[in-house]
Amino acid sequence: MGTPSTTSDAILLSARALIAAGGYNGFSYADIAKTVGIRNASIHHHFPAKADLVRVLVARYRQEAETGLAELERHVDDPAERLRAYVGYWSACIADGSAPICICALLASELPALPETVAVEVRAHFRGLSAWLASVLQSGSRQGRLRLTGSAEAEAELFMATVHGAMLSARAYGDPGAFNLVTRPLLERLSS
Amino acid sequence: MGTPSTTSDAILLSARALIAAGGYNGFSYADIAKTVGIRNASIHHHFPAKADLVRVLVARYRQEAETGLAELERHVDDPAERLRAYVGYWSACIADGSAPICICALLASELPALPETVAVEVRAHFRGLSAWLASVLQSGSRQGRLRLTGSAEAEAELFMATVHGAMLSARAYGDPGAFNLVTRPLLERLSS
DNA sequence: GGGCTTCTACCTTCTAGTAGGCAGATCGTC
DNA sequence: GACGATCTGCCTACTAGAAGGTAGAAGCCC
Repeated sequence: MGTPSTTSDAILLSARALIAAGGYNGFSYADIAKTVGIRNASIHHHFPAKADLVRVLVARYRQEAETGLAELERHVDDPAERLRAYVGYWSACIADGSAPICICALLASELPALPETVAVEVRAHFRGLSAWLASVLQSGSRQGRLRLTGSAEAEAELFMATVHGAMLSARAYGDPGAFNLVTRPLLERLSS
Repeated sequence: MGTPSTTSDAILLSARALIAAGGYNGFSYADIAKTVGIRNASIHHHFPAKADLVRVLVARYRQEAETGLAELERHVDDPAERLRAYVGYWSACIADGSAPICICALLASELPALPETVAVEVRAHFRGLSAWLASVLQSGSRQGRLRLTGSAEAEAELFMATVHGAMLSARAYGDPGAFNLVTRPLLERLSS
């Protein structure tokens, strides 16, 4: 996520930061125009409507997440370590403020108010993340490196929900440490 | 939460439902006016600004929560049962759609975009709920009815975050059962 | 020239919020 | 008990500004 190479990228990057701050209805085309340094109308050339912009944004976000998790699987073997790496990634993002919350978790909270095309993408993220976590937990259990108490799928839902809740707590308390306070015992229970 | 007795109550009730659907920026005075059956300007008579309306709304929400938890303590003795009752309350609210999500959890997600007066109330809710959970966990641990792995405070944060995350998942999946899928093992781990 | 990209200029609708008035309830006061 | 005065709740009518979005021209690169 370095310097955007195209105007379209710059728009998406700006919108992502704005959504992370205040959700779908928390930003306007004017806000983006200001930060990107273009005119309001120019955004419509790249994204006809706001729903299009956010849909593409979330789709790209999902793709990045997928790529990141695949990358993580290539570099880390131990399933327990994979979970730690995933949580550690978010811990770092929250601590340095680069991504203070998962935008899909945020958008999920206001799901009934979202355009359907965006809602579809948000739901897909939840399903995708849950499936990845389940596969990691499953293989960890098979290898005897992770101790599950329920099915891998149920444990995955529990894990994902806890991480999302930890993001909310960190934001509510204004303290990145709150995220770790919640996720550390979550990881320890599975490992020990 | 029956029929509102005053217009002011009706406004607050309508606003609560609208916030639960789309957050702080997800509703307008016009939306409230439509459902309550009054004119836009009349709302300003009761609440000068939007921030005032939502601040009062959240303050009342917190008070109701406090009252509800106190009531729960009077009727239920066993700490484990208290936790089950708390989770069960939300499970029912989500299932029947009367309160599909905790509005403070929702507002926390868009905290940076909230008026400071509202943000203060939201933070207070997190602190209050966490403190209550910690006290229940503490007494449950003392009585040997709950098995804690960390401090009561840390377990309380974990518990609260998981419940909030479960609300997000239920909303994302459009399935109230997702809330139970996450919270059941959460309760079981503490009880067994 | 053709195709992008961005611009200016504009539109419509919605936003929170204001000003002032009007009907009815509640006053103390004579 | 009649009187005005004040208060309350809601109204109509309005404002300025912001919202998302459109039309069409200008600049620019191949």
